[in-house]
This record gives sequence, structure tokens and C-alpha cells, in this order.
Amino acid sequence: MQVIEDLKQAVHAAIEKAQEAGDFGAFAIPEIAVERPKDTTHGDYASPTALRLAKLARMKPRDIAETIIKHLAAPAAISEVTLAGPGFINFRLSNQYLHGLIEQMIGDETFGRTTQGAGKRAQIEFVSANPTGPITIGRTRGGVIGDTLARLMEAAGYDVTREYYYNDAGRQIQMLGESVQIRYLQELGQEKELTDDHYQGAYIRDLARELKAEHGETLSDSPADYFGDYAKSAISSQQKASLQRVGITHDVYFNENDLYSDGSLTDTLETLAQNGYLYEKDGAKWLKTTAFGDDKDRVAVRSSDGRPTYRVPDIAYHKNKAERNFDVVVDIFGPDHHAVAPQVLMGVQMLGYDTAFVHTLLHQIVNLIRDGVTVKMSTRRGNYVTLDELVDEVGPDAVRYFMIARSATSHVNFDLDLALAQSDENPVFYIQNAHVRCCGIFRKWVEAGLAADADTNADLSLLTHEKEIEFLRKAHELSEVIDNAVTQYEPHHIAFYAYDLAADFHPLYDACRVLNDSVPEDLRLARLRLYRAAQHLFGRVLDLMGMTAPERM
RNA sequence: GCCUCAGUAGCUCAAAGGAUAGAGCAACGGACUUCUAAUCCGUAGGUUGGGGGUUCGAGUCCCUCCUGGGGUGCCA
Repeated sequence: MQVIEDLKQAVHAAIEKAQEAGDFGAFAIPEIAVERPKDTTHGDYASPTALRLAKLARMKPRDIAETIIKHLAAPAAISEVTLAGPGFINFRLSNQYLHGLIEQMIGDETFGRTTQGAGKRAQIEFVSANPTGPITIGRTRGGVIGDTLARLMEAAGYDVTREYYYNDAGRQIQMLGESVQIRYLQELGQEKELTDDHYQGAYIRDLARELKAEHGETLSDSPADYFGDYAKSAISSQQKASLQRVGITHDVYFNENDLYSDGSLTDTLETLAQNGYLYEKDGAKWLKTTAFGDDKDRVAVRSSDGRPTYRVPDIAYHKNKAERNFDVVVDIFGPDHHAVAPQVLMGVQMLGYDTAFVHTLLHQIVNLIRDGVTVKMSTRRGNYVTLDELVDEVGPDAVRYFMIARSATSHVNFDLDLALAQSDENPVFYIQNAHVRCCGIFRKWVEAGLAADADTNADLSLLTHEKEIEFLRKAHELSEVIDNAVTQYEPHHIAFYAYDLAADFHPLYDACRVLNDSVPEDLRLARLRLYRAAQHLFGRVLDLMGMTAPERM
């Protein structure tokens, strides 16, 4: 990102100089744009500034560009400045700059890190499943998106808190307890049936069997609460274990019940009332969300049992987030939350807080495809595929990759056959194989009895092959990919980058051999250094995606 | 009805308001006594769902219509 900033300043300065020299008239210089051209033959960077200045300067874009170039003092990293097309100024990175990246990749485990989040604290809330069943693939997607974003934000300098909001009380746990109790009694041969409100999944029966195995028939008179307590703690630890399998962990587990016990909930309701956003109607208390653009007001406290709806603790929770003074809060929700999320933020505004620090990232659903057909799922009937089953079938790396390899706004079609395929169809292997190939070179090198560190002082200026330079260009992009992904809350960019990087690596591997007699010794050592850098870079990028970097396939 | 996401090559998907809309797969044609070919090279494939608008420039922004997913609870 530094190069872009340098270029912006250089162009700005060139325009100022042109104005001083009388080549341009007097006008306020607008913000300078520097971007990556889609077509890399145009260069590493391009500025369309001349096109945008046409009106202000009252000149033809190409003439403007020519004038800017005349006065331009290009940054050190740039070796070539050209005028092209309707008035683009194109820039190319120097080989010397690119060669300098090699030692950075090897020596710096945080290669590609940026500074946009330096000194800032971010909180990301994701997964947040209640302890009533296994982690589903929908939650998994949110989990992977959240964890990957967390890794990217850390790379961008943020101090990140990964947070999980859960609720192990209330009606749902009551139903959970009853479900296990009924299954337990069934195991003992009693005539009991679940109702539609109960949890139907096979895991309920598993828990009942565990209890029977451990306690025999001694629990037959135990209350549903006993079964509920047992089930929620068992399920909760299963959930954590499942998430851990794909590298997802949380720093903070925020229990919704604390909001009840510490008085936050009553405080919240009182403040809402004081501020005039709470009113009674039909025996319930209503939240005046229409004052913030909602199409109807929402119930805050039920008439039936006098208990708050989920909105109130959600609002209290977000007030709590506000009070913890994060610079950025990201909420990652599935599509079922799209209507709820704005209502919660309205509630927080009713309490007098600015909610600009909250970014809601809504992701779309995951469809599982097997044999080319969508697998039908229903959470209610317990007929769904869990994270554990998915990991068992395709492995953690494929789960991570396919969950993050789509923009969050797109549906994911998770193709089980593709994820399992050990062929060129499968991008997971394509990316990891780049790392494997680097490892292979060093393994062979050492096996041949050669010094493992022979590449330490290699003459990197010998790396002038087109493929070598292209790979280094792509390596240089990492920091920009990180910054973009974080700025736009779009972690999928790292997955596409990983693929592109591999797509620049494999041709390099083909064209630029190391352990081949025809390669001169000094070039061999330089390439060895390059592959060492590549190995580090793939390790780094795979880590940013929470994937492993295997040494062998 | 309202809200929301999407619609781009046969398929799965990319694309900071920039240049000739890109990848992969599938199809077709080539390349292995290999630093493991889980790879590489090449060919072909498009009116970015339709129609308007904004501007130097639109897949991208605005309006409108069509199609599909999801949500529309005093469940979370």
C-alpha cells in the first residue's frame, strides 16, 4: 500500500509543480486516484488523473498526462512511467524493488502486514450459536468468514477480539432438556413422544444413551432441567471442538444471561422509556422503531409472560459493545438476521449511541451439492449436515477454502464431490501444491548433500526471467489485498489472491528449474532463494485463510 | 405486498466508476527418462436478465420491469 501512497503524492506534487511553472492554470487539485489496472500489461499501477482533470485544466487528457509526467519525480520503487490510452499514466515496479521483497518474505513472518489498523481495537462477533445442537454448515460459513476477517484485520494492524454471544437459558434450553428427557425415557422403554417443538436431531438420542450408559435408570424421576443442564454443557463443548477442527476459536464468550443478572436489561428498558421510545399497547411494550425508518414498531416485552423479546438483550449487548470503546465492531450474521440487525442498531441509537462503529456483514446461505444435486436440509427435523460431518468428509482445509472462496453476498454451492476430488478441478490442492513443490526442492537439495543454507547470500539481481518477475509482482500485491479485504469487509479476496498466486507460481516452477545441470550455479542459488521466499509466502497466505501448508501431498 | 441477496462464457464464479469484461472447470489440440503431471502451453467460448438515466467513461451508481434464493413471529 505504501507504493500507492507514494504515487499519489508524487502525482499531486507534479501537478503543483506544473501549476507553478504555468503549464496548468490555477485549480484546486482533487484527490488523486491510483489503481491497479485489470490488464497487467498496462503496468503495476495506473492513474486516470489526467482524464479527471480535463475539465478543470481545460486541456486534452493526453496533454495533461504528458505535462504531469514531465514534472513527475517517480518514487524509488518505480522504474517506468508511460502515457497510454486516452490519458492514463502507467507505472511499473522496478526489478530491484521486487528483488528486495524476497528477503522480506523470508525474514518477516508477518509479510504483507499493513498499518491501517495500527493502534485500533476491533471486535468481531461470529458463530454465536446457542447450545442446542451441532454447528450447522450455515453457521460454519459465518465462522469461517469471521475468523478469516479476524486474521486479515490482525494483519492490517488491528487488535482483534473474537467474540461469541450465546444463550444457555430460557425456553430453548427448557425444550432441549425435555427432548433429552423424553429420549432417555424412551431408552428405558417408556411410551413417550416428542412434540413438534422439541429437538428432533439424532444427537439428542445420543445424549440420552450416554446418560443411560452412565446412570442406568436412576434418572427416571429427574426433572427436565437436569437433562437440560447436561445437554447444554455437552453440546457447548462439542460445538467448541467442532469449530476448533477448522481453526476457529473465540477470545470472549459473552453470555446473554449476564445481561439479565447484572441489571443491563432493566437499565436498557428504563433508558428506552425515558427517551420516549417505549410504549404500551395490547398488554405488551413496544419499541418505536418507526421513528428510525422501520415500517412498523416491534415488541420489546411480551404480553403473554412479561418477558423481553430477544431484541432487548441484543440491544443491551450492543450497548455493552459501544461502552467497550472498540474502534470497529463487525457483526457477522446469516441471511435470517437481515431484518433484525437494523432493528437492534435502531435500539442502540435510541439509547443515545452513535452506531457508525458497527458494521453488519450478512452472508448468504450454503447449498450442499452431492452428485450434482442440492442436498435438502431442514434444521427443525434435525435433517441437516453438520460441520463435523463436513470435516469428516472433505477435511478442514477444503471446508475453510470453499466457505471463503465466494463473496459473502453470494450463495455458496458447496460441491462435496469437487471438494473431495484429487484432481486439477480442486483449487485447494492447486494452492497447497505450490507449497509442497517448494518443500520438495529443498528436500531434494539437502538429499543431494548440499548445504541447506547455500542460498543465503545469493545474487538476487540474476532473477530476471519473466516468470520470476511476475511471481514477485503478485507477491507484492499481498499487502494491498489485505488492506482491500479489510476496508471493504470482504475476506474472500484472500482466497482469490491465493489462487492467483499459485497460478503465477506453477508456470514459474515449470520454466525456472533449480536442480538441473544446465542452470548456472549463481542463478541456481538465486532461484533457490526465490523458492524459499515462495515457500514462506504460501505458508503466510494459507495461514491467513486458516489452512495448513503441507510439506507433502 | 414489503425487506434483502443474486442474475456476467455450457457450468462454478471474479472484477476500487476506468483501457480490449477475466479465471477455473467442462470441450478441443499439445507437453512427462519431472526439483511428484494434484502441473504446464495453446484453441474456442460474451448484447454482463430487459429497458431508461447519470458522465469524459457503467457489469459496477440511480429509476423501472422480469426471474430465482432468503427473510418478513409477542422464536433467536
